[in-house]
This record gives sequence, C-alpha cells and structure tokens, in this order.
Amino acid sequence: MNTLAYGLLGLVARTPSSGYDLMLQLQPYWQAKHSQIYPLLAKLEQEGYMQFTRVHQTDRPDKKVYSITEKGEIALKLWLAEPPAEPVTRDEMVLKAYCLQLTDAKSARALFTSRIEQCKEHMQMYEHVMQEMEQQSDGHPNDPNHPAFSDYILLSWGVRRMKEDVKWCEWVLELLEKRKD
Amino acid sequence: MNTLAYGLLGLVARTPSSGYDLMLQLQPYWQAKHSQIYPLLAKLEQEGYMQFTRVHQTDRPDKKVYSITEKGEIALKLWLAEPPAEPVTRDEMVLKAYCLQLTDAKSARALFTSRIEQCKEHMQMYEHVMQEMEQQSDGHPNDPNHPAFSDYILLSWGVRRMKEDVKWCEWVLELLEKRKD
DNA sequence: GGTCCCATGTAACACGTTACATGATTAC
DNA sequence: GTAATCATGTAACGTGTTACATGGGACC
Repeated sequence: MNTLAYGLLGLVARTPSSGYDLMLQLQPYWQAKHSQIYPLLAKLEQEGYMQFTRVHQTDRPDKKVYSITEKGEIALKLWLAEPPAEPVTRDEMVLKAYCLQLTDAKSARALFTSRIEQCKEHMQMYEHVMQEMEQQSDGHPNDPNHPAFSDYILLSWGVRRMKEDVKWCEWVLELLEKRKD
Repeated sequence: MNTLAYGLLGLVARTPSSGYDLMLQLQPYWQAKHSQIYPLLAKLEQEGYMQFTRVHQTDRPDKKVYSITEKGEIALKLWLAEPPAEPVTRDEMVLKAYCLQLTDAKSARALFTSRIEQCKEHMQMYEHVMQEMEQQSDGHPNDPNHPAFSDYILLSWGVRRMKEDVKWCEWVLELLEKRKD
C-alpha cells in the first residue's frame, strides 16, 4: 500500500469509477499514467480493498467500475488519521535559479517571465472551476458540509500558491534590473 | 542528461566539490541520495562533462573533487536558456484533504494543524539562514551581483510559500468550525 | 565502547514514464 | 481520412529509495 494506492482508494470511496476515469480525476492531485493505475487497481482488487463490476456500454467500450470494500474503508481511515508526509517537490526552476550567475541577464529574466506565464495559466484554470462551483445552486462550496468542499479548498490553495509565486517572480525581476553584466 | 545531472553540473560550476558535499548542498533544492549521485558523477566524468582530482586528507577519508569542463559548461548554458519544466509536486496532504468527508472532524482538523507545524519548522530554518546571510559584511544578498543572490531569492521563496500555506490551513480550520458531524 | 560524521561505492527493489498494442465511436 | 476520446492492458526503461558494505577519525 503506497500513497497512490490510498489516493485511488479515496477516489473510489467518494464515487465508484473506472480506471480510466480515476486516472483523469487524479491528474490534478497526483500525476500518474494509466500504465501505473491499471495494474495497481488489479492488485487492490485481488487483495480485497476494492471490488469491480463490468459495465456494458453500447456507444463506448465496456468498463470495469471499481468500488471500495469494507477492508478498503478501514485501511483508508487508518491512513487518514496519520499526519501527512512532507511534500516532495521537483522543480527544475529551483535548480536553474541557483545558476543565475552563470547566465546572461536576458536568459535570467526569461526564466522568471516563463514561470509567471505558467502560473497564470494554472490560476485561470483553477479560478474557472471555482466560479462554476459557486454558480451551482446547491449551496456554497465553502460550507464544510457541502460535498464539493474538499475540491473547493484545494482549488483555492492552488490559486493562492500561483498568486504568491507570481508575486515572487515579479519581485526577483525587479531586483534583476540592478544587475551589471 | 537528466535534471539531476544538470543540477550537479550547476553546483560544481559554482564551486568544485566532492560527491558527499554535492549531496548535502543539493538537499534543499532536489532530494537525492548518495546512491544516486555517485554513479551519476562517474557517468558525467566519463562523458566529459566533469573532471575530478583525488584530494588527500589526513584527518578524514580522501575525496574526489569534481569540477566542470568546457563541454559541461556549454551543456549547462544550453539547458539554462530553455524555459523551466512544470514542477511536479507529490503531497500526501492533497490526497488526504480530498477525503475530508470520510473522516471525523477531529482527524480533519489534525490534518491541517500538523501541516501548520511542518510549515513553521521549515520557515524558521529558512529565516535563520537568511538572517545569517544579511549579517555578513560583504554587501546585501538582495543585490543581483552578490554571489549569494540566488540562494537568497530561493530562501525568500521558501518563506513566502510557507507563510501562504499556513494562512491557507488556518482559513480551512476556520471553515471547518461550521462542520456538523 | 558506542555513536556520529566523513567518504565512496554497489545491489535490490519500488515507483514512474514512454512505448507498444488493440479497437470502437465521434467529430472535423 | 484523420484525429480525438473512451477503455484496458503489457513491456521496457528511467528514476529514486532502502539496504548492504567498508573504514578511519572525532567526541562522549
């Protein structure tokens, strides 16, 4: 049982889904390809954490819809009660920023303007989804009892982080103005 | 040539160092164990991106001090000119937050209080190093011509992020007050 | 005497990505 | 026709972690 396994367990606990669907749902929160997900689902099913039913579709290929078992729910709740592991971030940008002195001023600036663009793209995506949520008439998602509460807070985290990263990049760009080459 | 290889190249370009030293220097920016670094350094040396000289020490074991070659510098500068890849973050916290509805209110709150503690610890470390930098008498590191400029901006990024994450956790904790169980 | 730091390496395993493989339906 | 989406899987490879292996010096 690794983190990806618990992530999948968490998704199917909310809504029974196919492997393909889980892959898409998981993307924003944990990057994993279908080639990693399918074998893991098979393993989780064999070990009794999940079960699946084959669902026939006429317009599309048939699918296996996975749902959580009692054993899976117990394991999931035990995992949830443990404090979260420290995040692991692998950002090429950090390594490149560390080498600023080795580049010309132009490349140095480009590093931060590129990152600003990346951040803004993500921010717009997040904000768009949040706005759609807020416009639904089933209550506001900032209510912790709303079913989309967790989605809402994670999106707002994304927006906050992107905003802060943009601010930082702009601050660095300002400092870089004073650079002599 | 992968990202870790360029990271090592960037470090030795600034200061020729041993594998052990590179491992320690790299830790804050890219997590890698010595078992990954030593073979990679050997490969980079064989392919002509780096060279090493054996340095004898009396009180400690001898070491191999790696420095960058011309070929290495060219490769490094080409890499620096490319826009940075999108960061990859793997944070268990995100997956756990997604499952908030499945836990009791107590575990839900614990998730965010634990994260606040983690953030504050990091923040204090970063701030401590920054303060030490500022107290050195060789100019202020927020000058882009200062040799520690890149270290300084990366530390300040760390502090900013940690502060923002704490704020977000506190915001979520406030919202969670209204939860009915 | 035990533990920590320095210093370098290999081996086995776990995790993640890319590529290979198949095949139907929908949209341009 | 050609590309995209849905749907599931395997194989090969690259990356990252844990464990094994060695050995001297410093410190308590």
